[in-house]
Amino acid sequence: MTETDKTGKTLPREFYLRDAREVARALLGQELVHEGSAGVASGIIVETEAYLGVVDRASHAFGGRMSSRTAIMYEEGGHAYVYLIYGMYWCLNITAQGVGTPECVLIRAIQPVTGLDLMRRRRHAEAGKRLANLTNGPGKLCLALGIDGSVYGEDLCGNVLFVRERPPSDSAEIVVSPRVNIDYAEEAIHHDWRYYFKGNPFVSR
DNA sequence: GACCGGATTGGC
DNA sequence: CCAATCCGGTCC
Repeated sequence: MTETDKTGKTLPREFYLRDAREVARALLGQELVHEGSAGVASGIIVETEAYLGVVDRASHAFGGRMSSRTAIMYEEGGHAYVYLIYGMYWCLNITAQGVGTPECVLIRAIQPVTGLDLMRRRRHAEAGKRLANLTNGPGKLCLALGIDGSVYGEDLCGNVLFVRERPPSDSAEIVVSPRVNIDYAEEAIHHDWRYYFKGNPFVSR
């Protein structure tokens, strides 16, 4: 490893201070890590979606909506925006852009790396079950990583929840497509703001 | 204060 | 295909 090689380092603040679409793309292939009280669990990010704040009808911050839930999106990028969906699953977003620009990236799927047993226990998954089923969805990966409302607002530049830089893959091809399950979002339905690795078995659905 | 519906998942 | 399950958003 050379002095200029940042591989293995935690992604710095400036990584997140730009357009959520760029962040969503650049997060693919990086390692999401959660060091909880029960232990460490991590995985390679293989699927993301960008939410473009006030102008994006699919975003919780559309039209400048401000609440205790969306507040963290208005802070500096690189923080965890975690929310409960359907009353039972948590979703993890990483905020982007600077103060006052409420963009974020939904982490939709990861490929398990560290803490396989811990993740299986949290998901109540049998060892023989298909590994890909462990973390191939936003609700599933939060359960596996032990991410819930208590992580809301966590600084990704800290040592509890962060993203570790990995060497770029020369073979991974990125596919863009419309985002999943936003039928209510009218004109925003058709934006290709979902990103994933082509053919990767850990991508959702 | 009431009501509606969801950035999901797993079971039938 | 559809229920689970609770909270934010909206409107009264």
